[in-house]
Amino acid sequence: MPLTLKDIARMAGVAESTVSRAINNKPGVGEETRKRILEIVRKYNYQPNQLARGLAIKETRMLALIVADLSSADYKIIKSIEAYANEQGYNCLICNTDNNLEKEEAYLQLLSNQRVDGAIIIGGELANKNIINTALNKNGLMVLVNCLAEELLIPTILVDSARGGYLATSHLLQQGLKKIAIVTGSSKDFLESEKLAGYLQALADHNLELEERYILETDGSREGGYDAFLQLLEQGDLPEAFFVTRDILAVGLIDAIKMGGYLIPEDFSIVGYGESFISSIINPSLTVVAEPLEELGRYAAKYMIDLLNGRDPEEMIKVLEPVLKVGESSVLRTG
Amino acid sequence: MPLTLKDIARMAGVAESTVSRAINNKPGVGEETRKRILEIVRKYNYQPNQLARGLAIKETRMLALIVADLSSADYKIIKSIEAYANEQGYNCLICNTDNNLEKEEAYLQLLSNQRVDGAIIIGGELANKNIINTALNKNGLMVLVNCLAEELLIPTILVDSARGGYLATSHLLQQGLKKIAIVTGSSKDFLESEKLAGYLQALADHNLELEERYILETDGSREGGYDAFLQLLEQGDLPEAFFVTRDILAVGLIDAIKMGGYLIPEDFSIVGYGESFISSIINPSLTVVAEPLEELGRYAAKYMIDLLNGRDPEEMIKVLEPVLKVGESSVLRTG
DNA sequence: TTGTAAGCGTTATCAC
DNA sequence: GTGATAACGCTTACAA
Repeated sequence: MPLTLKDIARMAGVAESTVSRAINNKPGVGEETRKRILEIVRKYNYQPNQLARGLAIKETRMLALIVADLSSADYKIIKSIEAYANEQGYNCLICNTDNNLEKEEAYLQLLSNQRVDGAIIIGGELANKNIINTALNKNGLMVLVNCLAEELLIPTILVDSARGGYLATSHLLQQGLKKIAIVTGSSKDFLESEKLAGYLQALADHNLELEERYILETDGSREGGYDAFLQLLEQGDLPEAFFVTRDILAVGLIDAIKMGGYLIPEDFSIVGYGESFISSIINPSLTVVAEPLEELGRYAAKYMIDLLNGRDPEEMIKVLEPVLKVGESSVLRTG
Repeated sequence: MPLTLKDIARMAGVAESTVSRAINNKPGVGEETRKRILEIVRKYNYQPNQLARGLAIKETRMLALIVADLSSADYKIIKSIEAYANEQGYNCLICNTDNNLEKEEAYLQLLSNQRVDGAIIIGGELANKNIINTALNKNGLMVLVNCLAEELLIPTILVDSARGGYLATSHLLQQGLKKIAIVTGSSKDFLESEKLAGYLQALADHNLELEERYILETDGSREGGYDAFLQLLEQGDLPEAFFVTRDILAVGLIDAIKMGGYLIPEDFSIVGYGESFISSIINPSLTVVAEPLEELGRYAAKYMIDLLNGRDPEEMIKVLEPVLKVGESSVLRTG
């Protein structure tokens, strides 16, 4: 079994407390003694038992990253959080809930269990408020990313999805296009409804009437995107452009468009959402609303560390701005 | 601060040990007392401190999943491992090394630190053997998935990549194609070289000569795939089919092929590797060698739990068989 | 069946 | 500057 503090102390001929002070760079150890101790520590590659340490100082230096769907593009956020957290001496436990509230609940217990010092919840629908509340009441610290808990006072980092919807739609309008359809995921999803709101606002600002039939709510899947186009085909009244609020939806929609023998952007201009690997693969390259994922993660980690250090985050709700990245799917080649 | 065992004991009017026995379903507690205790536990939603528990019983019930690249398709393996592990009462710490040996090293320290009971290493090149060794010597348990540590005796789960290469190539040969190129990643990667070996074996079994110019080693990137095709174009001697050993490579290759105005599968048949989301998006749908990722994960988790329980895994090296999934990219539509 | 007490490997509060 | 010693919250012999 591994060496303990006691072993090191015996070898160095000092008390455990002295060793503890030495390895934690605390004052109150003679230069000589410190050197001697550290030498032994190095020689035997002693590693303090973090469980015992955690028990004594009441912290685990572990963060839970609770993410709704590991397979989504959220890993960019995760990477960014991890980088900052590691820098500050924290490790991240990535918890995949599979959009399953029970699993989320189970993971939040880690917080109550004190197995992690804090939890960052990324995307997805939020678990039962009661559970969150009990976790919080036990001094569990929480930060939200791209999701909202109404009523509860939890630091939150969001990308302004309404702004994203506005940018996407305005861009299409600026191309002189007027008949713009929107293909969204579930309107129950807060972020999706925000994107729709942005779309509507852009139309309104351009004095265009809302055409109900151009608002296509789907289940957010690839098939959903495919079917959306078919539905329009049946109705017989095709738009000139599409704003698609999810990359997977875009894949399906574009499949359907190509299947119908139409060209992009000649027949339909398209703007997607999220600068994912998927959208980069699509041909022609997709114009997208890009979210500052790296920044999102950095803020989330920063806010969490602030909380852990007893500081208040600079804002309770931090809203970041998305940016339009123009690709080939929305702009007609001139000449 | 949260309730402790002591609090519960006081409330129930019994000793701490009794409470401990009660909540751990251990024998030696009267039916009455047990009920009374559990009632209180439920009422106050008491959660045992896992740090203290871990310290006492010397286990953390945490597994580290060390993965070379979070953004790859490995999350299917991860999900599968997680599912099995959770079932057995373990949580998984997902550690993303970004193909960075230093980070891998840092994460392996978690093992020596006893912050996790075991580590499952998924893909990627393996860290310095010394580090692995010290981790192992400290009773750190390890299981390898889709990577190899020569010399060291570590339980390993592999997919037979040579078999995969063989399946892919044979499939193309069976279509009557003879000039088959292979586009691979780095030959330093064990799995990549295995795929190449399978390709060569298939050619040999069909009495075809090896054409050096049809073996294209790349850096495994999208651009690598793109450039591979350009290189062949320059040489002027185009093959009839491609076996591409990575999905990202396939994306680039197909881009280049389409850019050249060629059709798939009319001009070139293509077989890819790995049933990823990417390959499902590619148009036409890609014929691929599919790996049993779910099974891979289940075995990995099972082997790890076996180790944790002091049992020997059923085999030191478990080799799983890949399967060919035929799509549209390799078969000419007849009629 | 239940309680007592020692121990897990640290840190922290005191004395000295 | 250094060393006992009591926490931290739990498990587990061993006693009763």
